[in-house]
Amino acid sequence: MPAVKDMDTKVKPSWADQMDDPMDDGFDTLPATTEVISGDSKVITEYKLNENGKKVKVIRYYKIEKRRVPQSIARRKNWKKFGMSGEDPPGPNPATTIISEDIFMQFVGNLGNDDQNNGMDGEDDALKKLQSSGKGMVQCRHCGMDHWSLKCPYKDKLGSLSLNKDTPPPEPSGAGTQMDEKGKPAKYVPPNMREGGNKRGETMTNARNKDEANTIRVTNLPEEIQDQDLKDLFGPFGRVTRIFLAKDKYTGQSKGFAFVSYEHREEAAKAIGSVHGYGYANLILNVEWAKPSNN
DNA sequence: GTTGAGCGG
Repeated sequence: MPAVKDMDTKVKPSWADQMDDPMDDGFDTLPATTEVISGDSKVITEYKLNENGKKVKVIRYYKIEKRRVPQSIARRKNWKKFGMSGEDPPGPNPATTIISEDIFMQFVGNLGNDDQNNGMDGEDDALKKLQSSGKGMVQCRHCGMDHWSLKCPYKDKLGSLSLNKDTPPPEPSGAGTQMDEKGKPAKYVPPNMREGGNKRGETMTNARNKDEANTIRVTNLPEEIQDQDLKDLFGPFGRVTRIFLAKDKYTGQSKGFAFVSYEHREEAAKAIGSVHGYGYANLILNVEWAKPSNN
């Protein structure tokens, strides 16, 4: 059909047209699309072939719509940039920033918070609480201080746990109130604190503290040494209650030091006196009192 | 020169 043929000739680009095209670099590829964001506007520059087969540059300007965003999120705009983006101007830098779709996280187990907001608006409050507490993340359930409940120095002195936040934590010094004398149902009292109960709980913790006190550290051990070798080496000085040979958790490679605990401190002292400086497998052993491991 | 693993919250 003549009409179609006519159209065809019209649409086909001529050689001359292509040669004259100032944007033609002689290759088939078009320059990449760029996207520049500055302030609240975005400029997208795109190169493509138009219906005449000519390369055209398309520049599109967008005004970035200001969306209503929670205040706590909006405030992040003022956060100081850091790392590779430390010197970047405001706005995302495509070299270091990937803009993806929204990712929603579900927070489980945060007590006392309504789960309606996904922790979004409350996060500043939580952060503030953390900072203003001025303490570490742990709080003792016995005395409210800055250590784990298990490590509480008063845990044997104090009676039941005071989980009630309204009652202030008992005074560490004057903490003799194990029994409540009033008529109301008595609070739970641990067995070791009950009248007439044996003090097994107490002796347990005493044993723990003693263990720390009666522990020696052995360094400069040959890497091949085994638990059994240590037992043989330190057994003669008294009853050994624990041997810890430090090894790499994953490779099992010995780290060359160990801890040995004795039932009695004198035994540990004897071991130090006897084994310190002792030659063992062409190494001179170092034996000293161990420092408590945590804090 | 070298000071530990584990439990929780």
